[in-house]
Amino acid sequence: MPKAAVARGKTATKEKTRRTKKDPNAPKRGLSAYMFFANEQRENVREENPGVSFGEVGKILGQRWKALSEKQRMPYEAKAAADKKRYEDEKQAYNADDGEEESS
DNA sequence: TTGGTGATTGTTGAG
DNA sequence: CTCAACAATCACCAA
Repeated sequence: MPKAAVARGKTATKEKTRRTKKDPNAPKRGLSAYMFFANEQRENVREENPGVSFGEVGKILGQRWKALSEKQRMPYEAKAAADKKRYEDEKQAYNADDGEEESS
């Protein structure tokens, strides 16, 4: 069981935020439920928390995120899953060798 | 087959 | 531009 990193991981992001790139096509996986949720809440949260700098909003968003009921996250998770599918396409083309190399 | 790793994603806000 | 908490993810590759 991956705990070390998965345990909570380095949410602190202290090492490096932008992972490097090693793949030629670098298929960027899909987004995450949080991303979709944040997209909507960010407005609402910031609306109820006027003047709250990212620091607050960030935490508020996070605490709200879980505050929702699993079903409430449904749309977000759904989007996350949908976006993931999108990534499947990239990775698919990524390993696809067809010979379609654009010009060159 | 299984494990764990890394890479990524988006918000705001600012120097 | 990049970072920073906040959260999820989960496909990828190897032995």
